[in-house]
Amino acid sequence: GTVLANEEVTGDGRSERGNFPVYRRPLKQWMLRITAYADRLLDDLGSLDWTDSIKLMQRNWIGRSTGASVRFPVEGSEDLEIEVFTTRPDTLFGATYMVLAPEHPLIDVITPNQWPNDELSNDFASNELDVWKGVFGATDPPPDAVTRYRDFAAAKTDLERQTETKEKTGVFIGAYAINPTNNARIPIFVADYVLMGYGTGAIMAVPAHDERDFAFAREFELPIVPVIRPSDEWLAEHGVAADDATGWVAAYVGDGVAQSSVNDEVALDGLPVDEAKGVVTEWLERSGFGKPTVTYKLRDWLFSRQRYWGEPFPIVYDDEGPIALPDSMLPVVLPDVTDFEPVTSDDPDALPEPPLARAVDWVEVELDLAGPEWAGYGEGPRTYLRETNTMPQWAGSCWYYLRYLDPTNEDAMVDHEVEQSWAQGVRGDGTPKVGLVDLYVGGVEHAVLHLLYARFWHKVLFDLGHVSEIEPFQRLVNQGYILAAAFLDERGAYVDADQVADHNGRYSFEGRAVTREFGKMGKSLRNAIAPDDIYRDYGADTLRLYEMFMGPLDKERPWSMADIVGVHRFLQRLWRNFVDENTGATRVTDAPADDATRRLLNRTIDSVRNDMAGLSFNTAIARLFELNNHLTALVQDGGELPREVAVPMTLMVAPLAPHIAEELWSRLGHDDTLTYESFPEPDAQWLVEDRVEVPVQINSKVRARVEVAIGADAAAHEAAARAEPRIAELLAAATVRQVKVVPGKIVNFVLA
RNA sequence: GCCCGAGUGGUGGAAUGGCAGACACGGCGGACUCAAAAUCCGCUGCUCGCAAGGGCAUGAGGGUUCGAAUCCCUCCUCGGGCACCA
Repeated sequence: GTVLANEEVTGDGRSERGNFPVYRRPLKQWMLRITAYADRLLDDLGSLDWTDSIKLMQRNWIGRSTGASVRFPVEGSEDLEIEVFTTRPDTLFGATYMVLAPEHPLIDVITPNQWPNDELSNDFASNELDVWKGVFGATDPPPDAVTRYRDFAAAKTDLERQTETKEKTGVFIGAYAINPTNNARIPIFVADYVLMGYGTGAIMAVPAHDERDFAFAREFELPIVPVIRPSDEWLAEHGVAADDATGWVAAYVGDGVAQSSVNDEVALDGLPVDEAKGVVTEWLERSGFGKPTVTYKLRDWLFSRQRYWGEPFPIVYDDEGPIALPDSMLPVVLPDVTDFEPVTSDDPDALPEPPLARAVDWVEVELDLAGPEWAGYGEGPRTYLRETNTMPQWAGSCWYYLRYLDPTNEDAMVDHEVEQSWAQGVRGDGTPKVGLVDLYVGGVEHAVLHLLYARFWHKVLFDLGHVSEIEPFQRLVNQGYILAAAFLDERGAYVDADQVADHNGRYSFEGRAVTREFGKMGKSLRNAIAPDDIYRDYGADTLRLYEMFMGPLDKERPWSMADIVGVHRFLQRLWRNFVDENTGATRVTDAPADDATRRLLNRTIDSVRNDMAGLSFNTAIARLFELNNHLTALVQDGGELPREVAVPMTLMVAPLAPHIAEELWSRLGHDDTLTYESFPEPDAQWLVEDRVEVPVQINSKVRARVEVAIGADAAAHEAAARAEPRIAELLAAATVRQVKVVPGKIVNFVLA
C-alpha cells in the first residue's frame, strides 16, 4: 500500500522489504534531488577505505556516462527538435532512424494525422511503410497507431519488459527527422526499448554499431550504414564486407576507424573512435547541433511513503500550495491513532492512501504563519492541511550516527565542537580521513540504499556547515551474508524452511518432495532463523561467540547449528577452569605460572591482538580455545589457575562473550566492570624463542626437520640439514645441483 | 548477457609464495559409571604397506617458480549485483 524508491525494488520487480509485487503509477510525490550530488558521490568514493566491489556497485548505480547531446530537426517544422544523448557521437553519420520512448511528450506534437505519401523519395529508398506501421498502424492513421502502441507498452510489467528484451516492438509515427550530418530524412519511431527515465527519452539509432538498434532495424527493415570499419578478424569471422551491412548478422561494437563520415564541414574518415568523438563533438558545438554532455543512471530519490511509522514532513498546504513550517513549529509529531494499517489492495490500479489522512483532527490545523519569511502567506490564524505522507525509514538511518555523538543535546542535532573532535584523525596510510566514522560494519545489501543515502545527507549537511567532513564512513567492512537453506516445491514456490523434513539429503514439505537451495536469509526465501530459540537454549554469549567463530567476517556462509555445541563447551570449560563446580570456590592462585604457560599466554595475547585488529575473530577465538585447553590440563586433579593468566584471559574473552567475562571478573575480586580495563599486552621476553624447527626438503618434498638457532645463517642451516641422518643418507647417493635456504623457514636440496 | 566474490578432509574453516588441513563439529577407541548422559584422555584427509616408509591430494586443465591452496591463462560450479542505460 505504499510507494517505493527504485533502489527498494528487486530485480524480480518486487519490494526489497516483504517481497510484494510493485506497479508503476504516475503520482505527485516528494523527491530529494540526489542527482545534484551524483558527481561528488562518485568522485569521493576514491578517498574511502571501502571494498572495490561495493564502490563498483555505487559507481554502476550512479552510472555516469560521458558523450554528447545532439538536436535533430523535425522535418517540416521551423523550431521543433528532438534532443538525444549518445556515448557514440562518432557514429552520427550512421544514424538512420530515431526512437522516442512511449512516454515522450514530443510524440503528441509531431505525430501527423496522415501517413506520408512521399515515401518513395526517401533517400534510403527501401522504405517499407507497411513494415514500419507493423501491427499497430496496419489500418488506422498515425495517432491511433501510436495510442495503441502506448497502451500495449504501458500494460507490460517491469518483469515482462525484462524477460522480453530480445523482441523489439514499435511503430512508425509518420514523421521524419533530419540527420544534421548529411541532411538525410530519417523516420521516427516509438518503441519501448527506449526508456523515458534515461537520457532524454529519445535516441538516434545507429543499427550498424548498436546491438539493440541492429535488432530493431532488422525487424523493421531499416537501413544499416556502417560508419566504423570493423576489425579484419571480425570481417573474416563473419565473412562480410566492411562498407555494406547486407550480410551482417550482428552490429559491430568494437574499435575501428571511421568511414563514410564526411560532409562539407567535418571529415571523420580514417580517425579512430576516440578521436572521431572529439572531432565530431567539436563540430556539433560549432554548428549549434549539440554539445558535450554527461548523463547518469541515478534518479532523484522518491522520498514519500504512505505509512504511519515515518517522520512527518514539516509541510502544510493552503489553496496556493505547500508551505514549509518555521523552525519554531518543529518538530511535527505523529498523531495518536488507533489504526496504523496502510490501505492495501490487490487492484494494481488502486492509488496508495496514507494512514495519516484518516487522522482528520491532526491534518486540519490552525496556524499563524505571519512573519517576515512568510510574507504573502499567513496573516493571523488560518486553517491549513498537513502533509499526510511520511518519510521513508532511510531518513533516520541517514544521520543517526551523528546523534550518537551528542544524544542529549536539546538545541542541535550535534554540537559542532563535539562533531569536530570526532572528525579528527588519519587513515591507515597517514593521510587525513575524510569520513567521520572510523569503522562501519554493515551488510552489503545496503550498497545502493543506506550507504548511498547517508553519504548524500552527510554532504548536504557539510554544505550547510553542520558537519566538518565530506563523508560519513571512512572505513567500511561488509559482513558476508548468512545463507540458509531454502526449499522450493514442484511449482517453484518457496515453502517455510523450518517446516521441511530432512530424509538423509532428500527433503519434504507436508509430505511432498521439495528441492533445496541456499540463499540469503529473509522473508522472500522463507528461510529466516530467529535467534530467540538459541538464546533460550544456549545463552547470548554462546550465540555471539558462535557467529564470530563460524568463519571470516566478510565471507558469506551457510547457517548451520551443528557446530554451536563447540563454543558452548568452550564457555563451560572456561568457567570450570575458574570455578570448582563441587565447592563453588574460585580456584585462582597468586603463585607464579610455569614458563610454558607464560610462553603460551603471551603468544596468545600477541595473536589475539593481531587477529582482533584485522577483524579476524574466528582465529582469535581459536587461539583462546588453545589457551583454555592448556589451562584445562593445568587445573586437572585439583590444580590451581595462576592469577597472572586468569586476568588477561578474562579480558581477552570480554569482547567476545561479555556476560561470562564480567562474571569471571567479579569472581577475580573486582567490584567494577571490566569495560574500562586495557586490553592485555604481550610481554616481549616470552615471545622470543632461541631455537626453531625448520623443514628440510629434497626436491621440494619434506624429508626431515632440524632445529637451528634463531638468527642462524644459510650455511648453518645447510650444515644442520646435512648432519641430519636421514638427509645425509638420501644425499649420499645423489648429486646436489642447488641448495635453497630461507633462514628460519626452509632448506631445499635440488638434486641433479 | 555483463560485472564482482567464492570453491581446501565427512562438516564449518586455518594457512596469501616455504611443513596443507590450526581450531571446532562429527566419527572411532579408552578412562570414570551398575548403566547412560556429562566430563576427561587418545586417534581421525585418501591410499599402498606387518612395519619402516612411500604415493596421492586444495573445483578441472595448463603455465611461472627450487617450491603454488596462494601468482598468471582457459574452463566448470555456486552465491551476489546489474540488466534494452543509448
